[in-house]
Amino acid sequence: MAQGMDKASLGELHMLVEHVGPLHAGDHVFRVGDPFEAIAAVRAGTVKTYIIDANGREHVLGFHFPGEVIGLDGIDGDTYPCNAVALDTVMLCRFSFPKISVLAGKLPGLQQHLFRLLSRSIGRAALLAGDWTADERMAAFLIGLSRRLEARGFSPDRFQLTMARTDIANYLRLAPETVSRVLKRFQRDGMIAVDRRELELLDRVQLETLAGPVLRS
Amino acid sequence: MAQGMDKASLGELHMLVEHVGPLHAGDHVFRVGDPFEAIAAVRAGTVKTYIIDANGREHVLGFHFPGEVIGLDGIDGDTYPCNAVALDTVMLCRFSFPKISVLAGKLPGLQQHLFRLLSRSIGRAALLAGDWTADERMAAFLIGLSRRLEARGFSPDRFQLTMARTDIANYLRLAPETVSRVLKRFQRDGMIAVDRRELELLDRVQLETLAGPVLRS
DNA sequence: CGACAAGTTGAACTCTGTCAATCCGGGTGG
DNA sequence: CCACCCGGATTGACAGAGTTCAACTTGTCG
Repeated sequence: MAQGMDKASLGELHMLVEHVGPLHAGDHVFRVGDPFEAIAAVRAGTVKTYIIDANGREHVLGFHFPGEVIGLDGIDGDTYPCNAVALDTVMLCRFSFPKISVLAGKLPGLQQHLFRLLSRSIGRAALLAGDWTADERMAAFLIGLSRRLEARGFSPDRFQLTMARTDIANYLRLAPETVSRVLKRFQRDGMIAVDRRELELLDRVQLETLAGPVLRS
Repeated sequence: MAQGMDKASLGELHMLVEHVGPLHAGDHVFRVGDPFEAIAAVRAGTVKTYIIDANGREHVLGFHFPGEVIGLDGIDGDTYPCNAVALDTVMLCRFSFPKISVLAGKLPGLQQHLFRLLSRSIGRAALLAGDWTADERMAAFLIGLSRRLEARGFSPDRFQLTMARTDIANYLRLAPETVSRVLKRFQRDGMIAVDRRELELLDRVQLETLAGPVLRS
């Protein structure tokens, strides 16, 4: 959140930051319909955002790692349009939106930053939008995770799948069975090693080739 | 673009608006890699946004009608991330982004408006994101067009499909053949009357029922 | 009138979802 | 400490929606 901001901005930001946590697996950060007051940056752990449609089916919207911001889609409206739940032990920072919005008027740097943050989110849906095959989706998902974790200082080649298989399936719009089969095939072909939630990327080149069209779209 | 803004804001806006057009079918508004300088509001006609992926395949991102804004996804970066092409005769207004951004710092109303505009775009991908059937996608597409056109003062029941079948197919992530078959079936079932690019919605209720889960997601 | 692009139609195939059975690991209680 | 259970995960068989490929039709424009 703070990268690219000058010291003065950071000083002012301090006053409107509220540290929250720890939350535990299953705890909600916010729910659909809660009054929108703040956006939040994940400091530790994984947050899943999702909605329940009219038929009672869950739709996973995304997974959010340390350094990433949740709640942006609430800006257009006075309540949150989705639920956010902790998948493991989560720490976060809440930024009061009314306050940060006023401050943005005074600090062009912050305004710019918020604009960019919002704009970036618009392009995010590529993975879900295309008519990609199950293999392409899964490869893109893994590479995406890897890159985001690496950008946050974690190992890009070895990490935990903090979310359940059913969550991955739901997010990628695949059946859980398909997720199983694809992961198994990826392992058979030497591209990954997976054991329960533990994942290792063995052939990043081939994965990126598969994921290529999805990520560069 | 202007709704909800006071008179003073409008006066200041005037100075940074540039009227562009007419563009003709096939003319580009901007292309991938063009320096990002401005967002634009469509005043007349239809604009298609799309990208070409690494394999040279086109992906249609959206269709934009009078009153709608294009170029928002360029804010994060110094070049446009997609192409925008006129599908028929198009008129538009360009808003210099650096200028509007500075102005937004002085006018909280405008800033708020931009935030909302951006935020709203984030949720737009629903039609493409879900694993909907071809029928649901097409129904949602038609109802979506109808509603947007109605909001802009056009007839909601009778309108032109200004885009080619292949564009619709590409946008909905279906094969062109599937688009043909679905439209034909919709017509056989009395839900629409379609002749070339001319479309009439005959049974809005049934279409909305079909589209329901997609639109309410 | 003829040629080309866009659209439509038909038939075969393929990927993925569905359903059902089975496996596995972690937690529980005896 | 070990047998038992339960939910998530895996595996297999099958069916169906949609793609693909190819042929054909229609409309448009020179």
